[in-house]
Amino acid sequence: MAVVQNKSIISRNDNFAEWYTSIVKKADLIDYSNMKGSMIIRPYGYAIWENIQKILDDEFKKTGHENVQMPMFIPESLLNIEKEHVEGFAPEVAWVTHGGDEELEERVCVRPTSETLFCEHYKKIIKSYRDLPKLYNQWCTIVRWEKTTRPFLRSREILWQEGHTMHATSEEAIEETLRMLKIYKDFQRNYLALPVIVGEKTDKEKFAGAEKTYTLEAMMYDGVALQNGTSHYFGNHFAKAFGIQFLNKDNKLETPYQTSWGVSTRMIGAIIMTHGDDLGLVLPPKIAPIKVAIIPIGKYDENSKTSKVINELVQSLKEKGITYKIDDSDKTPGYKFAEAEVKGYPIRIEIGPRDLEKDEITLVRRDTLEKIKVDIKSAISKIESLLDTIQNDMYNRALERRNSMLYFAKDYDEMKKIAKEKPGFIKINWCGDVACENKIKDDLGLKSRCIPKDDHEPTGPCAVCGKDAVCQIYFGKQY
RNA sequence: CGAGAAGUAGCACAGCUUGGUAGUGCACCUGGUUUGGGACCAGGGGGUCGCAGGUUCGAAUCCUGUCUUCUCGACCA
Repeated sequence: MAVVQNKSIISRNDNFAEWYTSIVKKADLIDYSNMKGSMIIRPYGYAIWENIQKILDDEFKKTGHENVQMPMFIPESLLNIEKEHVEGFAPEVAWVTHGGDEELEERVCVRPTSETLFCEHYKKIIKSYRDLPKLYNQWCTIVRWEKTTRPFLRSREILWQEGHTMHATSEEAIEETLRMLKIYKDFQRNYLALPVIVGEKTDKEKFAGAEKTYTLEAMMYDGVALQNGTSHYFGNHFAKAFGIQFLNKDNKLETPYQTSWGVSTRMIGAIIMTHGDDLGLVLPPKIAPIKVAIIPIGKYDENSKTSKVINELVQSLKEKGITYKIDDSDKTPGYKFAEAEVKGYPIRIEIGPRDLEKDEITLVRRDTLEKIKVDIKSAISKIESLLDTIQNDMYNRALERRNSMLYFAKDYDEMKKIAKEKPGFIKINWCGDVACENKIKDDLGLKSRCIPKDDHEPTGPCAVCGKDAVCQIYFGKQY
């Protein structure tokens, strides 16, 4: 069939960045506000976020977490308590200096993240080993004064979720860090159809104040990395700085161990940049607010066969819990098809006289644009299985493309050559020295992505300096 | 934050050089004809030209500042 390119969307192969921003607008996910870096999330975009929230919130609750809401302001003295933390965030903190016309005695920042707030609270409520663990999460917005902003990927006001937990032992805290990392990974794999490389950040790239930072690194269609979530193990750095202590069973004072973990609406950006195409958005069925678009063709009224078939179909969709939308506007079919494609509805159903003569309807996959004629009676079961097929196929295609842009470089010459010629991630053996990491950044503009959790044993000397390597590590460009 | 570009109706743009009644297409509203890849006819509604100053009898147009957006860099747990 002839694929008509959407007239108003620039091709993703011509200019990926512009393609992205146009999709975000054309699919009506966001609108810009008058405030740089603060986007208005429109109903369709917010519906995707609500689906993400529902699924993750369930997972959090299942694993024993409770939701809380912390203040959005942090007094400067509170932010300053943990030294590494404040130094890491200082350049991008927004300060409130006035209340009305009066200058504040102490300025307060708008939370860039809430570790300090949670610590201050935990200090008050943790007294005994019986108070542990404390497993809190909050859904909120945070503010980071970014210079370059892009919808969903890098905004000044960020809609996210941050979990903060306290544990009696480091083992428990590490276990928690990895548990949440796995929940994120499975969620992105199973719902967002995103393959991610899970691993540990280097000292240079880890969270300010963390002992270990684990990350989920996704690769976008253009080979550029997107850090799609993090889970941190803090040891007891913060707890010590804040003086959080509890009495153990032996009546001895101990300092608890802490974690934090978060994902944001950036994941929506990842969905767009992984699955989208020149016709618009392509949403994985499991996260799509509307899974099926029903498009009647030709004139019809209440008593027509078209109406009857639509009513029956809608009844079945409701029973199966499959969300749908009927486009019964008086636009032409071509317009409706294009609209459904921009919005990325996983399946489009065309119902017109030609099909109905044969007691058929037409299903169109958004991901492949394949048209499938199906008998009306078996339509609902076909739709169900097709949604699963689309979900799986989208993951597999993304995985295949991602894998095709993973490289291994045994030495620096090879690394330079790949970096220059091919987008994607480059894996090397690394000695663990930040000097080599910095050299790669300066020479090639690549930052370390992560030391992968699996398959990180060194296979040769450091690709940069030639000394003994301690691990394998990925490098790549990032959004 | 640096270099470049842009901002005029919901969207895409013209008008600016050479100052003098605010335009076009799509979208929207009404009526009708249509309907398997972005329909057609007729009628209609909608804009303090991003914002603020300045020059001028008069500014969308010239000047200054500022905000927002885009692209590329720098920065970025």
